[in-house]
Amino acid sequence: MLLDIAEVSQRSGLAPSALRFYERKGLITPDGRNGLRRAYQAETLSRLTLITCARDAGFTLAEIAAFLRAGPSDTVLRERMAAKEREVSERVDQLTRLRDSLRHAAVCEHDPLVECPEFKQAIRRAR
Amino acid sequence: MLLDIAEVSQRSGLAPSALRFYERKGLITPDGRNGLRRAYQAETLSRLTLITCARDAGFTLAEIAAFLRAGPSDTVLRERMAAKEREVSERVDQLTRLRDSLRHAAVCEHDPLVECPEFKQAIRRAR
DNA sequence: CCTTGACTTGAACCGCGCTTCAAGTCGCAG
DNA sequence: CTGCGACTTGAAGCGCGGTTCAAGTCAAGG
Repeated sequence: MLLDIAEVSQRSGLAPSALRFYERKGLITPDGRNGLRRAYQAETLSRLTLITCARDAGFTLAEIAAFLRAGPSDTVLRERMAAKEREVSERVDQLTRLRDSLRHAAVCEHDPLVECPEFKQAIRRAR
Repeated sequence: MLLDIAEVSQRSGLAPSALRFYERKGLITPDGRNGLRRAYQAETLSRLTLITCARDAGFTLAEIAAFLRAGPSDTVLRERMAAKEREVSERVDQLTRLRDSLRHAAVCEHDPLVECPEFKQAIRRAR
């Protein structure tokens, strides 16, 4: 039971052009063809979920492709995951501090906001 | 006491080309010129700190320019800050979930990792 | 005066992640 | 057989955030 590109597009929320683009980048492969038309395995959908998730996480498509190509027992893969985990952690901390600055900014009374000492300090912390 | 572009570049960590680029985008303005050379107020440095911080936070340069142009008592500004705060919060949550997935991935024993049920589930949660 | 070297400009180029377009090829309905 | 419409391709284009380049200008020092 293979899916055509329109169906994969609809279910994954990715444009057909994006799917072809991902194929060029080595992220996905159609299982076969009906004439010229790509036919995808259902499994491709979960692969795409993984891809969009990783992409949203700030992985580049090239990084994701490398992950997906990585063989089993790949210690390099694990190491890269761990490295990315550290990166993401740092980003979370940074964004959390920034969120706090914004939260304060939205309610503070200083006028120009840029002069608010709390805001200024928050910005410095958020760096 | 005005600073020239090399000094601002060095202290801000931004390339001169980036400073000129920001000028074209309306983010900064030199206070004057020495001949052709830009002369910046010291204040520009804190403005740049604010800019890089906001940029790191995921604001586009266009958004930042709009913020900086916003007048005092600007309720629109506050509203945009609040909106961005919500955006950033969401992103923090999402990245936090992702970080947890990666954290697990780095230590889990499944081989291909993609088959790990915990990982799969974490991905679904992270969406 | 002439060189040196840091600046100036506008325009071109880059990588990323796609989208859009023109031109061509299918399968199916009538 | 003849459309029609949904797919195919490669190439070009786009928005973002810059960098790089060639050509020009200027101030200071020898």
